[in-house]
Amino acid sequence: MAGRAVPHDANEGLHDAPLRRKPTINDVAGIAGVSFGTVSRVLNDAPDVSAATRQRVLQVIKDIGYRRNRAATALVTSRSTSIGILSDGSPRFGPVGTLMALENIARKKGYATTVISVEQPYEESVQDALDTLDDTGVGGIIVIAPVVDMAAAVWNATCRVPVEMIAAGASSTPNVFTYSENQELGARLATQHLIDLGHTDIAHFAGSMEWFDGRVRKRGWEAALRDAGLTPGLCPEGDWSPGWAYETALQLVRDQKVPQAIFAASDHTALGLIRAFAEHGIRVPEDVSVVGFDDIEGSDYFLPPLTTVRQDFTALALMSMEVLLGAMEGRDVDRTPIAPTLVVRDSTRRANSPK
Amino acid sequence: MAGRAVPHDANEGLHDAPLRRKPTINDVAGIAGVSFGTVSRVLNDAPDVSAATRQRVLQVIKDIGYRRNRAATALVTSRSTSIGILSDGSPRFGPVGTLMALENIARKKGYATTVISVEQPYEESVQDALDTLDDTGVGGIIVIAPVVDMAAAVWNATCRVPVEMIAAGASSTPNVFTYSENQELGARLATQHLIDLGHTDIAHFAGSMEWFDGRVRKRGWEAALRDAGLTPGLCPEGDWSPGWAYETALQLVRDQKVPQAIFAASDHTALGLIRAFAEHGIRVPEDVSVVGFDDIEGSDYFLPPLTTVRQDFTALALMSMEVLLGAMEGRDVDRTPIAPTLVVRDSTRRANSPK
DNA sequence: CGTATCTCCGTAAACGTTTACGATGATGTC
DNA sequence: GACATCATCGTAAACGTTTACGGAGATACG
Repeated sequence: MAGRAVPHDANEGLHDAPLRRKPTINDVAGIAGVSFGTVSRVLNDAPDVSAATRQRVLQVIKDIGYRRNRAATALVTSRSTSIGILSDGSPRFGPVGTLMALENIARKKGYATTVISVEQPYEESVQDALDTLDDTGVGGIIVIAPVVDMAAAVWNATCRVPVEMIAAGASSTPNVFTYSENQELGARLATQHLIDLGHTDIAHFAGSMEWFDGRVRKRGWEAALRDAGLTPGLCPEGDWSPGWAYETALQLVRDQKVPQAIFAASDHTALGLIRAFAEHGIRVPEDVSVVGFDDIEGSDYFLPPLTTVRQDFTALALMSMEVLLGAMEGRDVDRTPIAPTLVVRDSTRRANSPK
Repeated sequence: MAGRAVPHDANEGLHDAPLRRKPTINDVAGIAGVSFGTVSRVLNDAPDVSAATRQRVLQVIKDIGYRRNRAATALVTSRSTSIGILSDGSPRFGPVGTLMALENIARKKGYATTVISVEQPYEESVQDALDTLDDTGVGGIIVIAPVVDMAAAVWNATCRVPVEMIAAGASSTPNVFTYSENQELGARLATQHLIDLGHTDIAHFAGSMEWFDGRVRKRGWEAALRDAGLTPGLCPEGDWSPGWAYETALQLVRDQKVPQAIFAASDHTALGLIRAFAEHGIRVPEDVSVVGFDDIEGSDYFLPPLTTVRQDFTALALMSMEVLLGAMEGRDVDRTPIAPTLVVRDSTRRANSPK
């Protein structure tokens, strides 16, 4: 515990104004020839300070490069300018996409973000992470909860500051707001597209049922089929991985049960199953139409370019930040979910239309 | 400035111990029947406190759910338990991978991370972000600088706390340490693999020259070729996108200049060029061998499964965290870069070996 | 000219810790 | 039995802010 001991000196040889010790409000006051109270007032845009004095103080602040000490401010005001993000550690497309978007939005709104990721078992780690986040003085927390176990842990947790959860298709509870993209709609869009193309035997390569995304996408597929008076086809449940899809598709061709059309729960899933088909001369889209979900980078250059559904993470992040800020400030905001869009490419085609 | 006004009460109806106001060190002291000084001592594992007292205090802390106020601690010690991460906003594979890994490692080491991302123009935004990070009380900063403009901004910036940059192939300066994966080695590995397969006409679909990664991968390719006595083949420079690679490859087949083998600067690049070839009946690997870079999820299920080079982001994160912590504590640490590995799959094969 | 009002500014206390120092009682030593 | 030593604990000051309050001039009004 030797304290901070930067080799030599962190400021050595820099070209800018030397700032060995961080200047304080008192330094500013001294130079400007006013009391620290006055400086505090100009810092907080408070009234009761003459224009001339304000100018002078501002100038000094700029000159000596003064910056407010956030710890001190946080200590006395117990309010903060940062928001916490809790995520699972998974590097999967959805979570990472929202994470990045969230950070971007927060920054644009003047909030810093501190992110913590948790891993199994969630029961302890989630509460712990929430507390840690609270400690750092965040004003609110957004948790990205793709898997239902994690969401459950959040529901059971306790937190002083407002918590908002991004979990597709989960519902809000008194203490945690929920927000999400309307992925069920996305799934319906995908399935409807297949139906519109004249397919009747439409299978679903589902994602993990431990994920909200897996659940609602499957639900959307079923609903669309039901609404169209069709009976759901095969629905193997996997883990999002191309490997699983590959093996499963292989089994299908062995069993001669390859469907007319497949709605894959993710682009990665689609990738795996397309390869399995390709290896056995089953062509996409000539022999089977497939649509994915996610629109990952490169999916437009798959063989064939993939029809898929795209989520708008930026909009999602924007909205959920709005919701959280609303909760933090006690106002109510609109909470209609974001709608994903279908992007049609070459992996789907009309049923029974010989080339 | 209405202060925090959570609707109703954030703690309402929760099952856990009610914690309307956060308990302080004084509350603990009161209940335990000691002075706050003693509590502080047990908090910091200081000596001069009897085992019995320590036990009692610990118990009270657990009972009332006391947690140290970080702002207060930071204020008085001016040392912190969080590290800042500065990243560009790009959602590309490399940056995101390191970001996630960094967060994981930091958490395991007991540090919170606050991340800020910047965008063009870097000159101002970088200094600004560095300052903001400093304000939040981070003990050190790791910047993920994939593009050289951003790195330049960091070099020109000023910061009180130690700054470390993750930038492939860039060198350290007095005020900013640099660390990275040895991507040049990765590129050599890829190229050497092609050479070992008997190819002599080896092209490189380069990444962006505005990225360190693009530069060093190209450099590695050239170096490997030179060392083998071969002359470098074509080297179009792109932007990492499948789209660019697709168009460029198309041009190559039109010009009848398709090389024997291609080292693509990224898997996404490989994806685009493979599609262009596929559309014109040029088979991979039969007609042309291609190796990628990144080992993105799904690259093992491309058509064909892609030979590529994998970076170890976890190791990278671990090492760079080690370096930063070292700088923060004034000790010196080993700084040999991480070595990527080649993973051979089906997109490469021996030259001139008719099927 | 006295007093009330207003503008501007200074001052003290508080936020929740850590750290240095001093106080107390018990224990040991001669 | 006196004194030094030690273990244990309490106390005060400090960290850099914000906030509430009070005071000094200046201006207005009767």
